[in-house]
Amino acid sequence: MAQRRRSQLDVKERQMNIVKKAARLFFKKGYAQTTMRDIARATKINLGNLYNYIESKEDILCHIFYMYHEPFAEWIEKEKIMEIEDPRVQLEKSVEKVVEMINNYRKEVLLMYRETRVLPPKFMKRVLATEGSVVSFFEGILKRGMDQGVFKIKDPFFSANMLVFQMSLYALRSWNLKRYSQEEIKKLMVESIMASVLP
Amino acid sequence: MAQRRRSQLDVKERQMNIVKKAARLFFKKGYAQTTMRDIARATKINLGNLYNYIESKEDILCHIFYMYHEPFAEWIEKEKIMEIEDPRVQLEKSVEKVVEMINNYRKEVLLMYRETRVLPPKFMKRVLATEGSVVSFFEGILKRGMDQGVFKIKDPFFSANMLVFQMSLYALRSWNLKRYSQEEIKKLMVESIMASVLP
Amino acid sequence: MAQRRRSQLDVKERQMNIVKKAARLFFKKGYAQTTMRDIARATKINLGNLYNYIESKEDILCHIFYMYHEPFAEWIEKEKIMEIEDPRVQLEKSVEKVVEMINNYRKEVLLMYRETRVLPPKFMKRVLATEGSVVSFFEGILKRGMDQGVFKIKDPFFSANMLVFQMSLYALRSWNLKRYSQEEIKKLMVESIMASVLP
Amino acid sequence: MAQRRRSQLDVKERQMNIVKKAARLFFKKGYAQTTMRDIARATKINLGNLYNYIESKEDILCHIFYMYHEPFAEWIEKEKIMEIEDPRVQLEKSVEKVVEMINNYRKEVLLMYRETRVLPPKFMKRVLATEGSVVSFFEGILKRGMDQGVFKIKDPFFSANMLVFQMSLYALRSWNLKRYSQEEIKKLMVESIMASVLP
DNA sequence: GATGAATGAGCATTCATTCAT
DNA sequence: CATGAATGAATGCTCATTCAT
Repeated sequence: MAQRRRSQLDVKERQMNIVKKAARLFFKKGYAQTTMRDIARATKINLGNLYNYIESKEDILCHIFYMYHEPFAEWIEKEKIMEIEDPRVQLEKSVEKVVEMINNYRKEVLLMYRETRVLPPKFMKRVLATEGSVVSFFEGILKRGMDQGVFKIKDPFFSANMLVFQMSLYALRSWNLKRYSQEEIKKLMVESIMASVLP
Repeated sequence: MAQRRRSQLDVKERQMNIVKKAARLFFKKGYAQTTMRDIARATKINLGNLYNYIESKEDILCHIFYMYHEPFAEWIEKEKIMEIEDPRVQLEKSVEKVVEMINNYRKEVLLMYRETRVLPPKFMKRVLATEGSVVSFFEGILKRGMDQGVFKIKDPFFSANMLVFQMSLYALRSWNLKRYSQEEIKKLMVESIMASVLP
Repeated sequence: MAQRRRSQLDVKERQMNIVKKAARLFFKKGYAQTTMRDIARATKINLGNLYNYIESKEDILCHIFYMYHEPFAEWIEKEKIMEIEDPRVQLEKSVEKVVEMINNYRKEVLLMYRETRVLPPKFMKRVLATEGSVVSFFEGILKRGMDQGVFKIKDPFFSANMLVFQMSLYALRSWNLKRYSQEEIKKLMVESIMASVLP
Repeated sequence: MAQRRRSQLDVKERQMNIVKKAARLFFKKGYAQTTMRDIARATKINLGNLYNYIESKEDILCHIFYMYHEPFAEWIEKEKIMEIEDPRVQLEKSVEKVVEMINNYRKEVLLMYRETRVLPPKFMKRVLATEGSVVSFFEGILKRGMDQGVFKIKDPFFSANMLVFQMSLYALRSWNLKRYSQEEIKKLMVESIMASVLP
């Protein structure tokens, strides 16, 4: 049984390894331009053997998105952000957290922007739904802030969209932001976003 | 010679036609998922004949980026924006113009985000350079505004990056913004961006 | 237009050529054991080019069955056999004709027995339906002969099945019948079948 | 030593099990479409372990044919049919027995018709030889009946071939004979065959 | 310039078989 | 004997590009 448990862990571990290495390749060369042979080479797992750990190339892409969306969706569920009274504190903490997560999952976010259309329809819908729910989450905070008069915005839905989009700045345009450290980025991002909603 | 000139015009015209039709296909299905046969079918130009007008599939992609970057670069050059005295007016007019252009070239902008990595390195550098020059253009305006005390921002380079990025919101996330007309988007975008730099 | 007509003929001709060569290979080695590369080699058509003439490997198999079933189904429709008064003459002529056809399409018949299960469901149903209609055709003759008292059989449906089956003897067991010419086979077959229904 | 004997029995038992389960799969899906993994799953024997009991996939097919041909060949050897005086009784008993056997080994007979060509040449020759000996066995009976004037046939070798072939009707065309029980089939078959040789 | 057949390298995936444990 | 991961050759099929007409 120890054997078995170890073996199962190995399987998960190797899956993770494949998915991460593949993510790096998809990020560098694009999904279509990356071949299963590339992935076999990168993971040093025999091409045929690869298929003992993943189901298909598409499956790998789904796993990548899942790896990024899972903690994201979880965070929205579990975080006690909803209990915070002051919308400004609530927003700032949320933005900080999400920016942090996006910066950590930079590659996955970029992939999401680039390759969502390759996903099987069901999975794609789930991805877009999660994305939409993030927007809704921020829309709620903005609305409450508007009602309390602490935020000055015209259209909370538009602002929420913009706000969520802004947070992926570093993921999509890091090539022009190399002069900043991740910490600096985070600080600038939070300030910039907060400034745009405060009166 | 009349013959020749007409013939050359035809060549340009057909090139344009190919590039435009291909752009639509790349946008809809992705670059890798679009075949040269698809393009031949869409343009009603025989597959073999296609190669009398373009050099390769990659070449088409370069042309698409060129088509979008050309007027962009030209606008930066030619516009008399630089002569405007008040940085606020200068910024607002620029933002309005660029948002308008991005909305018009929505598909191309999305393609750029998705498929830049397929471009040959030389071309890619040129694209990124133009992109960088747009950021610099706005950075200049922001700096002048800061010096005059009409803008309240911390880091003009970061803000310029964010600002340029924000302007592509509609191109990249139109799927979640269907409730707005293009005009509404433009208005909201300009307001939102101006609000974030004014004190 | 002459060009075009010639070209279309060529396409049909080559299709036929591919299907016939493939039939030979399927017959010799079996469907699954024959590769598209084998077929390319046998037809001297480049592997990729092959797919300009046929849709898939399965498609070839369908064409083979079609080539055999088409004249078969046509014969049942068009032949004036139905107008013959005497059931004995009617049966004898029919058996002679069908035996002849089966001997001509020996390979296709053998393939049908071997590889029907590989066909796409729709096509398979059509094949089995035609097969069933041949049995029905002979069942009708046998019934009429029974009513007139010229045939002595117990169960016309069973006899029709047996009779149709017997006719494929040469196709399925030619390896043990090499001592006979096709003409001899035909004669023996007709005699044997007629003998088994006459009183 | 007791150990060893038991162990050897187990080996034979498991071999049998593998071969029978595989036969069922080959029959249902075809030889080429059945994978060793399918067989491992069906037998609940680990894929690698399978190879401790059989040599190869082809080897399994040989065993199946052997399992069917063995009792067949044995029957011909051992049965006291040869001692029966009246060729009509001799033929009727033989036909009844063989029809019974073929109905019992329906699947194997069908497999034989479908997949003989996959067998290694040596094995295939043996299969065809046994098949031939069955024909010879019946040819002998027919000849004696002809000499005694109790059978009325033209060519005993051809008739023997036809007769043996007829007996596999149910194995090869059961899909069109579902309305009959096995017992009915046997009766109809014997009657039909006897009728075709009696004057 | 126009045509569409031809080329051949390349792709994701499968699977019988082997082998270290 | 048992396990299941590993191997690597094949397979059906695609597609950018070329070329003879």
